[in-house]
Amino acid sequence: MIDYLNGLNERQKEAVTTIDGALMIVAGAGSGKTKVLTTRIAHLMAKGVDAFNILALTFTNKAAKEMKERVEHILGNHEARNLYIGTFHSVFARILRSEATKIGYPSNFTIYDTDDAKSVIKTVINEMNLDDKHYKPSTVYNRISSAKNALVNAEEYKTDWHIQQEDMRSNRPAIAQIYDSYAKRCFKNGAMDFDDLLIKFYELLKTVPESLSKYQRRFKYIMIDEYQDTNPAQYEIIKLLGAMHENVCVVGDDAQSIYSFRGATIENILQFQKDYDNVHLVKLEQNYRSTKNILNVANEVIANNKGQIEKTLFTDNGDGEKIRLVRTMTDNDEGKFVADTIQEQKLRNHYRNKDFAILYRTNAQSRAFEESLRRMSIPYIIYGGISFYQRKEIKDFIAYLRLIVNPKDEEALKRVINYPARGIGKTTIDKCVLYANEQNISMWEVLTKAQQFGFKAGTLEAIDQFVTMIRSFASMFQKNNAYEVAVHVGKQTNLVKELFNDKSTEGLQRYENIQELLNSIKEWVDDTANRQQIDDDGVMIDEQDPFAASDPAQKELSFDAPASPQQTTSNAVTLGAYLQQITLLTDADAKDPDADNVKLMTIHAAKGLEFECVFAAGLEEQLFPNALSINTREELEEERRLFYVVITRAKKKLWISYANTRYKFGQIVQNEPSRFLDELPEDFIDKSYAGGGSRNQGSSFGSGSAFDRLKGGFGNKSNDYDDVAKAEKRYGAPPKTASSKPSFSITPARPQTIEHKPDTDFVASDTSNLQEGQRVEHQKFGFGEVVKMEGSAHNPIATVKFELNGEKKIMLNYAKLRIVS
DNA sequence: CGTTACCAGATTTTT
DNA sequence: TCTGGTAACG
Repeated sequence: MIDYLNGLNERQKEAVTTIDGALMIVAGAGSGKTKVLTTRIAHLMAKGVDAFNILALTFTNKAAKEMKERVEHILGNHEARNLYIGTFHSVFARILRSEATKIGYPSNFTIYDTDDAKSVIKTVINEMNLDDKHYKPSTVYNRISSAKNALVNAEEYKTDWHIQQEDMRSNRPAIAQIYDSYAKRCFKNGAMDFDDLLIKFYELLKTVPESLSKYQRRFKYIMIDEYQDTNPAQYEIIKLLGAMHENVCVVGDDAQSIYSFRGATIENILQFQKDYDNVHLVKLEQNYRSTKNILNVANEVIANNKGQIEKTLFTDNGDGEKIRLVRTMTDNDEGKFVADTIQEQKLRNHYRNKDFAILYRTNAQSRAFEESLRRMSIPYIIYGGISFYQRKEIKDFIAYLRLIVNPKDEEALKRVINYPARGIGKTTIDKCVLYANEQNISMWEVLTKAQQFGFKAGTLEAIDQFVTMIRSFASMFQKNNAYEVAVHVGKQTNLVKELFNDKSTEGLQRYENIQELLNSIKEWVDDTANRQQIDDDGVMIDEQDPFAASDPAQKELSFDAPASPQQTTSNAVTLGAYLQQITLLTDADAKDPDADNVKLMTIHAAKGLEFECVFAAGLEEQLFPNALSINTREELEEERRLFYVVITRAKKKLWISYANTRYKFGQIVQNEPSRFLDELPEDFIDKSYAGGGSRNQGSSFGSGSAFDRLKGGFGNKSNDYDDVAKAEKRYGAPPKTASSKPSFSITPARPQTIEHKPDTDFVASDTSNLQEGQRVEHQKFGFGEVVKMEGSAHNPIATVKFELNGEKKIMLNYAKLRIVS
């Protein structure tokens, strides 16, 4: 074992070796927080605490994984794998999987991501005959989400005078009702949204004493990272869990609290000291990350906030360079400046791509940087935006798997029932939902009993085929693993083939994505199989085997396929576990942080990370501080903390940039420089690129001199065709912009229909036996020849080559054709 | 029922 | 600029 206490400073040592009782570690930016946390866990284990008794809650899955590895490294054995480490959401989801039936949920409950949740809300709103323009699903979702994070249930929401006043004021009195219906609908679907993972777990602890004492006894030591970003629900859960042993250690920095929009509250830090006896407080104030200049600027900026926990960050690092303030004409110039500067720094100081991060307030700002980096052939990767599992094709495919696991999952069902098109359209789906509501059964059940509901024969047949297909997937799942089933699903549904046949760039991409999904499922299956072996050796922990206990809810879950319930459940459970895991995965978890590329992300996403060189971009009024967050002192202070967070991400060099104008919805808007720029202490700032002052005045980058100066040495070097081609291969072609289009537009002349006048006695023929080669007349398009027949028997499509109007696809069920010969 | 073409509305941050 | 929802048409 490594002598882990070596190399810790006195404060850090104190934090690590204080193991009993409540401990609060106030850890300034770059003060070695992660090191302290991991060492503390290792210390606990070295002192004989069983890994099974340690719970550590982190902010990201990535952080959890990293901590596990570091503990393993310190101890030099594999005990760390038994630790309970993860995000609040993933740890609770895992526990809930085994306990869900105790609060009435199926063990294989689905986790709804934000899209699913909004879609359910929208359904509910429409069913209540409310206007979804006024009750916008995303607004309502946010409102419900905040309520949940404050542990306010639908009942309390309805009766809380203050909340009702707010809703009245915004003229949305029905939100309480929507909340109620939404919660009921999720329950009926056997689904939990992100917030439910917290509040349902809380409910479990509150209402099921055995579960409470089970987990209280288990988690003898609890540690919470990023404590400043916890919300009341999380706070209460920890309070319950820690009540028996009171060995709760929280680590946080009030200056980095940036998630209040998600219900986080710094109050939790103050409350902590009230709720626990003799809270031991340790402050980590020595910064090991940044230069003196960077730290001085950060300290000065954050000092503008009032009411913080007293602390002074200091460092033994050198002064470093001054922070550079950069002003450009447009957002594109800002992009160009950053790309140029990266190129220059790489050449001059031998930096690698991965030493750079471009950080911004909103995801939309990434565009300009992408373009400029691509043009310079600098490899980059964007964090955030839509994650892999949010892509449409992936979600559609996964919906099949979701449906196999949990047939009550209405969102999944609606996604796949007519994808790919199989003749079950909107009208039919609406009817199904209606019947389901009337009879208070699931939509899936309506489908299985479709004969009872009087659908048209054709529709009935389509439904029947669909039901049979899904059932066959489910029964196949008893003998085969998730990967085999997934491949089978892809084949049976024709999804893979369809994408394969789509030869457009996007189609190709989608096809590759599906392949990647299948690979990841395979990887996961293999991985799980391995773990199973370990588990069989007796290391298995009970949460991973929820079906050891008998389970009454299981029956309604399973399909009426026969045989081996053991197999079914355990397979379904593992697939359920996989599905849960991927909905909780963020973009960042999937990407390799060590890859040699420039990182682009929002400041929120950069929390906890550090880089040699940082570009803090878009320091403009309206944008940063954001226009939506300047209405109260609290909001503004949070924006300032965000600014503090960006600054403190940098180890060696920091650029702060802003543009005079930038594109918004394709329109140019002008912004003033950010008010935060006025708070930068002159002494540590190099303003030579900012035109002399921080406010709009003098010359600036992009308008002339500074840009030219900079360009002189190293400008267009790598811009030759090959590199661009290479880059495009790697990153895809650059998005089309106004500038890349020819200035004259070649709008293809819209193929105009040449009028054809049919005879007054034009009679449509029976086209059910139409053959290729036959000559036909169309009312509008005139005479032509059938060149191709396709489509299904239900929906035959003829391609007709018209003499006057070229090839048209004619749907025989609707269009009228006269057979000439 | 399915496809397409057009128009409106959206951008704060995320598990 | 991009996306999703809808209307109109085949």
